Amino acid sequence: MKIMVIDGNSILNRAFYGVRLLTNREGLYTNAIYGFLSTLFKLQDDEQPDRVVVCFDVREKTFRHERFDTYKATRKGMPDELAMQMPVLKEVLDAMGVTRCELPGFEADDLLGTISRVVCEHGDTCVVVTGDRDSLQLAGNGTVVRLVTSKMGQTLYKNYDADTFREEYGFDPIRLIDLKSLMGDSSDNIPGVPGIGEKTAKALLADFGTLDGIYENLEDARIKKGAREKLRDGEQSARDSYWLATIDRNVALPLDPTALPPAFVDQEALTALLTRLEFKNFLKKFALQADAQTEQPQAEHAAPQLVAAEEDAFALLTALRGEQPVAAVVPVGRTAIAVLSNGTPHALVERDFSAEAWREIVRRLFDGGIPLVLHDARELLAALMRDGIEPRGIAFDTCLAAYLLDATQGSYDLERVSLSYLNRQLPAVSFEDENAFSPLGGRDEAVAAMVQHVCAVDALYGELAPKLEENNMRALYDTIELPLMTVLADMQRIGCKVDPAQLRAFGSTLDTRIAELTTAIYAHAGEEFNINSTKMLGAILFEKLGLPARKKTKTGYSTNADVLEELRGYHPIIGDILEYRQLTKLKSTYVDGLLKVIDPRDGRIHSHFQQTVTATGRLSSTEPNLQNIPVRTELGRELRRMFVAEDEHTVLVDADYSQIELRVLAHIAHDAAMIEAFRAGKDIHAATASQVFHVPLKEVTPQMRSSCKAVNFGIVYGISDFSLAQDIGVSRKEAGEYIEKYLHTYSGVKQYMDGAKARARETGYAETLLGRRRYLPELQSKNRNIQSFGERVAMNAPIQGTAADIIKIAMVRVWNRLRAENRRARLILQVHDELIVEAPEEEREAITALLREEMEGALAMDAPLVAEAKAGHDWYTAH
DNA sequence: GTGTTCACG
DNA sequence: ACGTACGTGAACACC
Repeated sequence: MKIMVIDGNSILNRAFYGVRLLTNREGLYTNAIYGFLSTLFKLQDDEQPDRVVVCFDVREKTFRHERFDTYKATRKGMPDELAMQMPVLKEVLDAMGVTRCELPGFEADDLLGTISRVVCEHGDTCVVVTGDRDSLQLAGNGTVVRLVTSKMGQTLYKNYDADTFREEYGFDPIRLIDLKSLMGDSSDNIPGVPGIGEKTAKALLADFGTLDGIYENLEDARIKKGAREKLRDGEQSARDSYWLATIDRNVALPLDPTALPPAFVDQEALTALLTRLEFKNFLKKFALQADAQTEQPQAEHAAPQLVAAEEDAFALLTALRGEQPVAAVVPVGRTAIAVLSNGTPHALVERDFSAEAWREIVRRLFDGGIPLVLHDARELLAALMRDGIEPRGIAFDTCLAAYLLDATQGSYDLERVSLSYLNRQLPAVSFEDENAFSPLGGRDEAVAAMVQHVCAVDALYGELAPKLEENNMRALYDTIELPLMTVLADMQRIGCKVDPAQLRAFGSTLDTRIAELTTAIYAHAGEEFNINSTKMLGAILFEKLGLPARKKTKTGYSTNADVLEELRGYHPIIGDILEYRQLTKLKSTYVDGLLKVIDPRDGRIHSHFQQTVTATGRLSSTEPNLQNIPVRTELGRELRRMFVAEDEHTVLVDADYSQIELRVLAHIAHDAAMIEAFRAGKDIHAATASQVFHVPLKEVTPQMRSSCKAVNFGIVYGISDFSLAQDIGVSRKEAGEYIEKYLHTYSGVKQYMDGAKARARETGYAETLLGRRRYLPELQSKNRNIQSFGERVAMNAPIQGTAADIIKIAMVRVWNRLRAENRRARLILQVHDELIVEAPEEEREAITALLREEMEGALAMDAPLVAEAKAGHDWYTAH
């Protein structure tokens, strides 16, 4: 029998500091529990123990405190964020059937010590798990201590028995007590012998073996005079420390460690807990293990009907027509379809039908007569459009709804969303592969899984739609997000043309220069090395060349552009490295990256515009990201010449909002002075300077304007004097004065900032003008950095988010109007405050005006929206 | 898989 | 005394 005994406090504590803060939707911190369970599972895997016991300290005085009230007196209590996780962890352990052991008056390591002794004496083996080196004194006589440590963020495990301990420390495990009684332990407030540190203590023990041995030989010549006096003066302290550092291995245990019951998992309680904690992967882990015993409860629907005859399929589609929303699962490849009709799931498999019939089925499903409820339909819509089917009748998308309800979740696949809202574990099956539905591929299983998915979509609709209403988000959903999904699908389908020849030519010139720089850098360094490796670069610059290292990262020297820029004067290699960095970035990310994703079918790039990623409501763009194409440097900007209109009869029309975020700020802050500046059509940064410095507009110097521009940006992000100082290169004090002056001038902004924080603290979220929310559990944190972060977000989210709402409205308006006017022009790109339309030359003027009108008219604001539009044959020219 | 860097708004 | 702007995605090195 193998028993594993875990120091619960030690491992939980380690987990708390090792895992970034996580919260569930109710605001409960969960990171330490998460880390603890991860560790526990790994340990179970590694050690395969027959029984597991977790020991905890009890929050009251121990026998050590009774005798010495100084013991652990300098210990701070657990932070609240950790303390609140303790009772929940205990619940989880109970549900897992893991034995817990705690005893008033004793610490966890006394329990570890006693359990391990009893277990070993009984002839079983015992593994003690802890993060506390002091417990290594328990190693030996059949007890192995598994020490958990963190090094540079990663967790390391090492097993100690008496031999491995001796190898590393050079003395017996039990002598750790003697060592501590000499050198003390500041974290437990164990005094030791004043004046004796680690070095002397180890030397003494090497000579005399034990504390007693030392005191018996106090006059020995090997003890230096100074040490002898300190030992003499500190004897009582040493004896007391010895007592304190000794783990009690004779505690009257509340349980019999030789007769532990096997773990009994309370499936129901554990599922409920892990669901509440939102630990999806642990749920999966248990679902897998539990599979044999408890079958996943099937949704209470009738048995799935497999529809395989044409006339049945069409009859079904006809029956679905009407007002009643119909949940459907349609994989992008359309290898099969599942729909829910009056609570009965129906599945249709492509291979059961002729190609024409299948196409007709799909066409009818999306002809608008059936109000469809789908999950994450955007890619499907794009695929349908590509195949010439205009998808209509999309009534609800449960993925979008889940995103609006909480935008900070990161991912919203059906499995996750079902787990959090329905407490339902879905089979994770890919329906994309047509073989999944072949009789050989286990057709029944694939159909059954698909049916579970469609039932989940239906149930989610029932859950999420009312929640949207409750949150007053229905308008945001119906008028912005849902229609936008079709717009995004259309943009993705159309894509953007790039000129591959020009791109390759640009790549070659970059390559030539990169080769030159590489040679020069090697020459400067006196050796060849991987310039892309920050580690090697750091070694060359700061060790070999001896340049002054200013900043460090977690893993070594920082070599980022800011740091290098400051080193420019020191060595010619720096300039070359900076240029090398810039050029290799352009080459690998943009030239090579873009060439890789040109669709051979149409020579265009079809970026995916993600609608459920950002916490603020913005879109994001992937594969490739077209929202970060260079513009700030002239060389990088050249890349925009490669983004071209379809042919010589076509142009790109590029329209961007002028200062949208500051206008939003002026509006929601009701700041009269800032609104007035915008109404008057002034250069806002110059106007700010004029007002802040009390000088006429004409006397504003470029320097004043530039500082105010930085302040304007900073304000939007939730400013601090430190960061502003760093940004514009003035002292922190000066930066602070700028901010103060600014907020004095724009008192509405000041009020807004304070109000935004207060409201967010009250409601738990920040909100945009259109009612989009961002929850802010950070505000509950006791950690000042995290809380400050929450406050900055509370100020920034409404601004950035409202700007995102506005351009989304504009996109829907532009898209609808292009259709209404039967334009050939097509919306193809969005870059946060910029829209790009590809238009036939003859529509150039009309589209330029259309874009401006629809963008400026998206929302009426006190500081009116202004958009500027320009056309050209490529992005460089149009922008 | 994580960390660093750097591209954008 | 500490660490500091907000929001993203991709490439690369390194474990």
